[in-house]
Amino acid sequence: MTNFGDLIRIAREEKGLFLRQVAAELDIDQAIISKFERNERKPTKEQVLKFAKFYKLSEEILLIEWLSDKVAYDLQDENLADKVLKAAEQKIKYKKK
Amino acid sequence: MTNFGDLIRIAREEKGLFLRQVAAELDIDQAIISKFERNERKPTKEQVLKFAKFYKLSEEILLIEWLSDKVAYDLQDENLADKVLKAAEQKIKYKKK
DNA sequence: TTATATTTGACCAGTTTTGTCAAAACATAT
DNA sequence: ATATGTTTTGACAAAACTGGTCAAATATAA
Repeated sequence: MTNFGDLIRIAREEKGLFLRQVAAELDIDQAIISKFERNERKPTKEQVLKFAKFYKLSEEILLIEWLSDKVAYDLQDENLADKVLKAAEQKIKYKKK
Repeated sequence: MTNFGDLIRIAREEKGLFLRQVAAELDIDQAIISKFERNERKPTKEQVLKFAKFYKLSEEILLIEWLSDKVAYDLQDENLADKVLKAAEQKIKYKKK
């Protein structure tokens, strides 16, 4: 199962870059990026878009990973997760109209 | 579309209780309960369970409303909501095993 | 060892959330 | 209009959570 951290770590390694370099480019502390890569901290939406641009990854894919990590995290202790997701889906559909 | 606030407002009205009375029973400020009923504030999980017990409502139903309100709120501005929910579902399934 | 890269943890600042309270608004009756 | 009772609103403070900074600790390799 993929997650946000894996995606940006793999992208960095494929480009052979050090955290220090990415940190300088994106103006984000390297300790924080290290934590993003290990899913220890969640980036802001703005940071997600920075990574997408810098690594030339799909914004959509990265945003989906990021948001679904968040939702899964919120529901991790809930055995009701399935029902919650179905209910949330209905609510979102309803709001759209 | 139901939501948490509606459920507890209806339950209270069916029992013919005033906010003041529920507030005293549950030890929650009546202004806050008023805001819960109008979905202006989100209760804590502990408070959700208090309401379920007091109004004799299903804990499961109330928790599902509460959590799905939260998820829907987090995704409200995202046109990726459908894909995010599907991805989150996979992640939760994966974690279970 | 030294040098380089990553991870960890303590700390701070800013934001968000939660609770408290009193006043304002609303309703209903006299 | 006044009086009484209920709900809503908004200002404020306390508590909890987030995000950033930095240096020390750890790991890896030469």
